[in-house]
Amino acid sequence: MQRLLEYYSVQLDKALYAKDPAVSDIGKEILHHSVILLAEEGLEAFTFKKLAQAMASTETTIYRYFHNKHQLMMYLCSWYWSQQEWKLVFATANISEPKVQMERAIEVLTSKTSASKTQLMNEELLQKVVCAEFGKVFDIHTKHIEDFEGYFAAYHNLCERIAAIVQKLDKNNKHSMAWAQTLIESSQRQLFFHFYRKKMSDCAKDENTMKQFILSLTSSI
Amino acid sequence: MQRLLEYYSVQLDKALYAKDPAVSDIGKEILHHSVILLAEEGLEAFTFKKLAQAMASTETTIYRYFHNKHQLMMYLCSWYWSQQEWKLVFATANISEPKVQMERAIEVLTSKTSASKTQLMNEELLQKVVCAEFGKVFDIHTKHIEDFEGYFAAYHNLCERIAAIVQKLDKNNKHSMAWAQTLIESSQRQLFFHFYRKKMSDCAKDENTMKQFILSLTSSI
DNA sequence: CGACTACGATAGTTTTACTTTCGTTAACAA
DNA sequence: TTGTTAACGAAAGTAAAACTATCGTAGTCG
Repeated sequence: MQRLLEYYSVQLDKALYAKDPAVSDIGKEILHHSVILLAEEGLEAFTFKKLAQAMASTETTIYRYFHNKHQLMMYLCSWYWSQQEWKLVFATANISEPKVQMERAIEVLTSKTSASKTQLMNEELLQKVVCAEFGKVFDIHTKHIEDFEGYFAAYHNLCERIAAIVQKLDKNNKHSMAWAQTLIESSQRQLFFHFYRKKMSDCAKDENTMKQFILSLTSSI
Repeated sequence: MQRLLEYYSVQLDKALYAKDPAVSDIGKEILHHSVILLAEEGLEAFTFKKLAQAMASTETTIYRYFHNKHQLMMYLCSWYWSQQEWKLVFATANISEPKVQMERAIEVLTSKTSASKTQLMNEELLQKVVCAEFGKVFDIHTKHIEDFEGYFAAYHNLCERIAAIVQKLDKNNKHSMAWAQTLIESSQRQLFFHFYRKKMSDCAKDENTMKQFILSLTSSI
């Protein structure tokens, strides 16, 4: 599985970029340095100017790949969600028991990502960035989103995978999407506390504690 | 209870303002118009300049009450959480059965606020603003927060009330705070979908559906 | 009467988030 | 070979945001 994960390719919606960053060297540089800068400074302090300096390029060049920093942020989030989806697919493949599938799914949601140097982004940092900033992208007022569907496609796909497992556990469940959203976002929130505000929660001590808590959420399904 | 709710007073932490807006006419004007403007434009497009124009005052004056718009936003959120806490306190008073207390609590969390003209803010709009923007205030990078405790006190208090009910339902529960956070934020998220993106969820149709879903979350406690 | 407070008016600063134009290089095509 | 196009960099410019600072005035309190 570890090898497989290295070779899968993430294909993201065209709404998420101006020019596909995944197919050029400079595009990859942008992604690489974005994650680092965002992890250091946060979305608000992050600017294309700083990013350009960090990668020894220019603002103009970055604008050719992303219309604005929100789009870039959303690209990174979508990358993360796509990756989570694939991890989930592999982790639940060939498992017949829905209960076990759910356990594996929750393990994916609550596990810290380890830095794999083979990928073009530091995925350990990416996870921290997403769980620190994803709350900000659910914004109805942000003008620059024209294609809302494409913008949230990756997140939506992951939701549907989890919802399908919920559905298997309880054929009559009427709110499997809401369940999926709750499991994902509750995991994200506890990861956030784990990374940045351990004191604010009572289950953010370690991965196993978080996993047990999210698992306990599902015991009524 | 309706009368009591009109007279309770919300006292917010000093970390949430530069000069207490609740005790002067202009301060109240700021709060009143902020909610309207924020509901219309969202936090990003919201500026002190626009606010000043809307209330026929000046930027300078507003800066005397709030150091920046994030502080103002947090003031409004805290106001909302305090109010939710009081609603919860009244709704669960004199009820001995923890199960019923939880039902009442969830009713508070998932109910749409109706506009009461007696208060100094349009609370119907305030609810929409909070559920659209609260995700953005959980930010570790925002510099201008010195007193994190005071900043989140109102939210934290509400969490503790709910956690206490969880604890009554299950004396051995080790993660009552995480449960409380999940119930509150999942309610908020579904309210968000209800107001702005009904299609994105399968339980955002109406208040009752949301209530039933959140209730189903708790059935394993 | 004096002091203090609250607010308004005006102006100025720095930074952000872009946009526009133009020049260079490299690749590839005819 | 020449011509065309694409990709990037350099430089400059713009509008607005997010403050900060100074000063004047009106009312209030003792």
